[in-house]
Amino acid sequence: MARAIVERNTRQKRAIREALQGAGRPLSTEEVFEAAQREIDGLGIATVYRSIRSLLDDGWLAPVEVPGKGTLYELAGKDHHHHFSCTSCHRVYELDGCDSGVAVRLPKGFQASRHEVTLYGTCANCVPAGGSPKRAAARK
Amino acid sequence: MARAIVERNTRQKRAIREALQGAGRPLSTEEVFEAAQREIDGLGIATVYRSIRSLLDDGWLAPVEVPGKGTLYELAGKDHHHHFSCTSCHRVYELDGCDSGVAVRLPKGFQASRHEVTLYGTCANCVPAGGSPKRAAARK
DNA sequence: ATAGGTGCAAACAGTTTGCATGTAT
DNA sequence: ATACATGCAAACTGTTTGCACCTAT
Repeated sequence: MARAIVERNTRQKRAIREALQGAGRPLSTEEVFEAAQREIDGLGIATVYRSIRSLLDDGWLAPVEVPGKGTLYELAGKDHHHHFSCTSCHRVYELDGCDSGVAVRLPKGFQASRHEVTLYGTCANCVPAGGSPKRAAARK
Repeated sequence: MARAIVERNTRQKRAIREALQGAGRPLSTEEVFEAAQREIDGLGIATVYRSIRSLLDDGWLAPVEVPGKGTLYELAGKDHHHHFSCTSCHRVYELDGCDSGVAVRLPKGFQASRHEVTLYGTCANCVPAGGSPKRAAARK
């Protein structure tokens, strides 16, 4: 009888999981790499790609497709929610709640099964108290 | 006095414009290339990338970011609308109308300036009269 | 005639894969 | 001890750029 394939608990995968958990917002592969690299010296980008993939397969991570930013990743199992993409600091935040209505007329014969909503604007860090955006670290 | 830079009306750019106009839905660079190539023999992909970029600069084209499909392009100047991505044939359609409400609570200090809504499901071609999707040409 | 446009190939950037080595189990 | 995981480099894919030639003006 074949032994079950066991996923190993390695330093690098642990660091990658912690980066995602600690962020509180969806991260790009690049951001995960940078965060995990601070913990693990010599970490390779390929390991990040592979780990993210396996975490997705495990159902521990969920992909978030944000228009214009490629695929980001957040912890799986959250309630239905959408995202906010700050056009100033380029961070993506989670928003909770959603008027599950999304009143868009569908042409006859079309059936929608899910929807994706992304808001764009400036986040609280970038637009302090009514002023114009403070020149926030324009990360990359 | 410097002479104004004039954009030339070449066969290839004309074919590219016609592909976009005739489609009636947003196209990917690849789709534009395929369509235009049917008209212009020997058309190079670089020309498509360059032409799309110049049409964007001219304000003749607008980019459409559809999560999971990269950037598509549609004619500019349309009314506010959103998109439908068919998970069966992978085509993207325009939907008209939008409940400009989009009732998502924003955290304090966040300011939204625009939003993007994408619906996913099966289009009329792929789900005929209440049945299960007819195995539509699963284009790539 | 001239300057912008085109095709081709090389250059790039992001992601994946093969392989020898490392390391949880 | 064994088999999965890692790091590195090569391979790929999608997009951009340099350059000699072409062509709308």
